[in-house]
Amino acid sequence: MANYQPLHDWNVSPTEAVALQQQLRSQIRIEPLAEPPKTIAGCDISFNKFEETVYAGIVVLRLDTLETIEEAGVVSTAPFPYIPGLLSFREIPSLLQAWQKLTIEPDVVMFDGHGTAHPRRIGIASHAGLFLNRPTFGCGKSVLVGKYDEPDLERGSWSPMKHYGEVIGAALRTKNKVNPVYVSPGHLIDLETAIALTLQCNGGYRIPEPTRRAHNLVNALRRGERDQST
DNA sequence: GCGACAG
DNA sequence: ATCTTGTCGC
Repeated sequence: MANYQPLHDWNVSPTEAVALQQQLRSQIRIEPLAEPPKTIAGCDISFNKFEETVYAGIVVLRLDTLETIEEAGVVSTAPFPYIPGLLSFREIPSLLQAWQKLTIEPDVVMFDGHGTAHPRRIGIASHAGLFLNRPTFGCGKSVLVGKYDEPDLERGSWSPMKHYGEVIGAALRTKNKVNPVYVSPGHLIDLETAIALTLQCNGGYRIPEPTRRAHNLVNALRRGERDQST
């Protein structure tokens, strides 16, 4: 069972959530990877509109072949509503439950959302990185904060996202002539490495494989097409 | 005060 | 995020 550090309670109000982010942000470390990763995990949650039940899942793949080597899913309940800037308080609790079911401890974890590309520099990828105490980064489909110049249309090109003069992430083209994805470091990794890993997880789609497979997993779970054991 | 606003 | 069919473009 993969474990994590329970740094704080998740049963908080929006105001307390912001205070926690302000308190935790100083612990985030943006730096090169300590070790070359061999495995990477993708995370996602799904739910039915107007319902409180959430389906969370994590898929672990080998970085060299992109082969799926483990999956874990859980059916839980969201303790927090979706509020821009506070996504982690809605998604991380159930993702931690799925994390506990893993037998493999992924070397790096990709999140569907942002890391430092956040108003307080602590998006879901950074926040989860502190709990998991391992490299994490975000790869979102849209912007929360920050401005950027449109990168060239070919796969691999990117341009920095800036917020109040700081580079907080990158708009990265993962496929020719399709909208970019937004990559930002979460914890224990740097932007350049997060970009390289995103490109390495290419499966021919705009969305990188870890996130894409996690998305498929949780949707299948929600539709009752599979159990949550595997 | 007004508009923006990850999933 | 979710609700949903067809349709425009490479």
